[in-house]
Amino acid sequence: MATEQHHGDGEVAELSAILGVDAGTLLEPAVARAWIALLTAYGRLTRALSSELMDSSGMSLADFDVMAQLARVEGHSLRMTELADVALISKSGLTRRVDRLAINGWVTRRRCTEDGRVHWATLTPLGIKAFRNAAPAHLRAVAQRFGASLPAREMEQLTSGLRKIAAANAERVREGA
Amino acid sequence: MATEQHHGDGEVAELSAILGVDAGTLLEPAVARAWIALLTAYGRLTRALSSELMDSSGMSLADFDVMAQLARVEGHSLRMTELADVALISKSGLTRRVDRLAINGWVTRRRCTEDGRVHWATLTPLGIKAFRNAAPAHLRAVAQRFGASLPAREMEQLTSGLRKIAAANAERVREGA
DNA sequence: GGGATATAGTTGCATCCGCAACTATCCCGA
DNA sequence: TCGGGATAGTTGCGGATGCAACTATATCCC
Repeated sequence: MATEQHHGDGEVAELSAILGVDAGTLLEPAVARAWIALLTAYGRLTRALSSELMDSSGMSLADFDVMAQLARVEGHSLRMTELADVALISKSGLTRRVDRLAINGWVTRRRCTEDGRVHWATLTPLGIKAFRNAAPAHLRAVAQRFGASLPAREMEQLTSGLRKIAAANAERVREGA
Repeated sequence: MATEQHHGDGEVAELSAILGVDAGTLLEPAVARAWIALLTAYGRLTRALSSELMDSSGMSLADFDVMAQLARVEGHSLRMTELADVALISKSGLTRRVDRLAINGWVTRRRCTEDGRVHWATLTPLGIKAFRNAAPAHLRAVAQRFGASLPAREMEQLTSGLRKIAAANAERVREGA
């Protein structure tokens, strides 16, 4: 479903022939185009931004994400589960990511004294320095590759649309009509 | 940068304190919100769709993508490089993906007689059957999770915006002003 | 108090990915 | 015809992911 702009009529017909029904009845063409555009835009952006960030700071996009989440909050600390949540990765993924960040000396993990199950991940001074060093170039890259592609009005529309989609897919699967 | 809607002013201030400059000068807040919305929407959609597809058809999202690309074209065949291109994955990734699809009997790989460097990946009758079996549920899931989230007008705007972003990031890095 | 249950986090395992290096093939010019 | 260079594809390798199972801790209820 990641096709770009080459959507000839013959191809749609070909697809419908395989499916045994008109492809449009299963997924409206306009929705299909939007879905392909989402996959394409996301893929190109993350690929470019990730390699630029790695080159300039030796940090993966996921590393940056996690550190940015910690940088945002007071005390620069979050519980593991909460951090996994906001960074959009699995708990196991976060465990290992924090392992690596800890090896770099960018983050520490310490057990909560009040609830022994909980562990707090905290940005270290060294981590803050690394983040401060990496952030400007990365944020500017986002501004250039993503922000500069659209005028303000369209950017707002994009945000609005994407938020509705995210909201409709929050949490668990819901029974559709 | 994947934060959801909880963007308290205190958090922005906290971030600016770390960066040593107002975060807004590096990345406009409106752009930051859009970027976060994109990451969130993409993450939730692909996670949900991928697990649904795996459950219903034992096929990964990437498998489906590749097979859909082959299904779309006449002869149900594409050259490896071209297929990697439209499926948005690396050449090495495609090599191994086609390996797996071939093990399932869904795709064959055959050397081009005219140019020995070229290999054609072709959907087999069994692969067509598997795709026909998997597609309706998946396309309906896309329609429901993605399509049903937005009215037609906004879907068009979304497509337009995403395409501009994709176009601005086509191919190689370009020198920004 | 003590065991059933729930929650937080980690680990085993299988999988998947991309980059860089490598092989195979083709093409072009001398 | 031969050698250099371009192109297509594969493989070695290191790294990252998620799910399910597991450990550790807390809580609830009798």
